[in-house]
Amino acid sequence: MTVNTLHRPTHRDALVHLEAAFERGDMVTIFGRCTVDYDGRATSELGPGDRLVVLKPDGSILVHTDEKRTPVNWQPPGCTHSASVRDGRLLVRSTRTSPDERLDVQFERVEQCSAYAVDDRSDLELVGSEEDLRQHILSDPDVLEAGFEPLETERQSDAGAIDIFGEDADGVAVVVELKRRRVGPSAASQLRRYVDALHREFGDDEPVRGVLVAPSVTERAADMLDREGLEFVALDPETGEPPVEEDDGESRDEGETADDDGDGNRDTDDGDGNRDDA
Amino acid sequence: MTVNTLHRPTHRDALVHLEAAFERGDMVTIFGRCTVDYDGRATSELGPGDRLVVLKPDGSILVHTDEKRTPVNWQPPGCTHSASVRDGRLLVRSTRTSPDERLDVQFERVEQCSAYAVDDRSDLELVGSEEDLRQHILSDPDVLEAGFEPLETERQSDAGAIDIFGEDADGVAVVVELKRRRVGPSAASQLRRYVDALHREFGDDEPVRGVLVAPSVTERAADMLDREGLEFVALDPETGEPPVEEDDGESRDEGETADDDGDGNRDTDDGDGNRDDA
DNA sequence: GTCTGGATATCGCAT
DNA sequence: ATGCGATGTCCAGAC
Repeated sequence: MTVNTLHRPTHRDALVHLEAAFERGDMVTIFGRCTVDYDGRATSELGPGDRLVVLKPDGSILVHTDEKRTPVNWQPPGCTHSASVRDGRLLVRSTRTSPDERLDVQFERVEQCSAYAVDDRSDLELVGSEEDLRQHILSDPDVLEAGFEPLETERQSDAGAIDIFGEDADGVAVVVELKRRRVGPSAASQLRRYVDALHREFGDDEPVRGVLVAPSVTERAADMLDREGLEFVALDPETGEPPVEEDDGESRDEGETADDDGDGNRDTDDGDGNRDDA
Repeated sequence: MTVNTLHRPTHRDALVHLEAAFERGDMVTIFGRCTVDYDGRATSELGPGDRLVVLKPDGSILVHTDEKRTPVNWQPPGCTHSASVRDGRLLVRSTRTSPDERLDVQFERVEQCSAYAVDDRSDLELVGSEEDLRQHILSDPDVLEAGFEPLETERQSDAGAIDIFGEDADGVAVVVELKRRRVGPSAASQLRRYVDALHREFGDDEPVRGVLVAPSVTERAADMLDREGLEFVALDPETGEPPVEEDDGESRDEGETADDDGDGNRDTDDGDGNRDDA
């Protein structure tokens, strides 16, 4: 873990520094006044301003302003870094093919340029993903519904892989689609695609249930599930249990008969909006 | 555009430096050996390793290893940064409410700590978005289909906003869904939701066409469009014209020989799969 | 390579 | 605030 830093270097000095860092496989940051040009899947231009540029030895590059989590420009891993001096400017270029893309950062002034030797062997351990939710259901299928029996995960269908395929207490086929967050219409559509695929596979005589599992559901999605004859079960991905309700107060006894009362499940929510297609 | 940098500072010196930088509204980078704990929408732990931490004055924080474009840990804008020294470690903490989240970065050693005064007034100009594709179609509706007449953009329906609503040469209602990239099954589902919504709105007697516009389409999505009676039109978001074809092999006679260089087509598209629900 | 779908997605806009 | 959808999404896994 060493750092090699130049302050207000000449472009030539920065260039030498950069090329040595690329050679060593260091991670690099450059801070200075620059413009940015991107051409690839789309095309963008960014006028002069102060930005922090990060170059990683895996070929990724990030251009960060002082706002937002998302870089204003970037390239993903696999690109080739290069640097040069032209017309009194330091040009840092990142290119790749397939797709053909080019990112140019032109510095009129470099305030600081650092090269970092990185040693990092630790892997991130993360809890609370959709995969965790799946494990909860597989280890205790009754949380989904009494008598539910998982038969296969990632079961292939014409419409793609089904998260959990199983059958209910009556032996009816059940498609289970899992989401770690509050779900919107797109999740309902996704479930519908899978149920449709199994109908095509099994024939229309065979009943197929579709169950969407998530901590909560938006009203529009709940309406759609109703119309399409699909079901919703509220489970928290971290605990594998029904989320803590807040208001509601009508925790009736249970029984969960056919629920048609209209509303069904509350909104609870995890405090975040829902994602969607795309 | 000034930079203030400490090399191998004591935790106490780093702390003073950080607090002054927060006060000034500077952007900050810290490089050193650290562990990271996150608890919020999910929960994660990251063991010791060398990382580059970026703190922005808008409240976002990024923890970058030497790989990937995506930070290994982060918080979005709106969080509150704080720093302290405990048990011989420098703790950098980012918290927010709604959702309740906390990110702790504990440095056992700080190799470098820099504060940047950023001046950036330029805005990114980007070409090739879905919005550009829409403008192409609105300014020349015939590229979609001869006689097509756009009537409304962002038209509201029970299922959400329809990109372009219009009618064809026969006066039949047309729902147009735009995508800047190659489309998969989720885009077909999205279009279907909108068409269904208009059927509910107009009644089943009224015909409603659904047209998906994108540079290309996957086979599974094309099959689904077929089954659902939906249509596809290939247009490039940058040019607003049909994408250059490559192979398809059966370039019959048709003219457009022109540049025959031979190859002709690769697969169009930008080399990435499609996005999807979720 | 393409296809498919998850993500602590982030972000912007409308409600 | 929540809902909803775009993104140069990125990314992993499957084929």
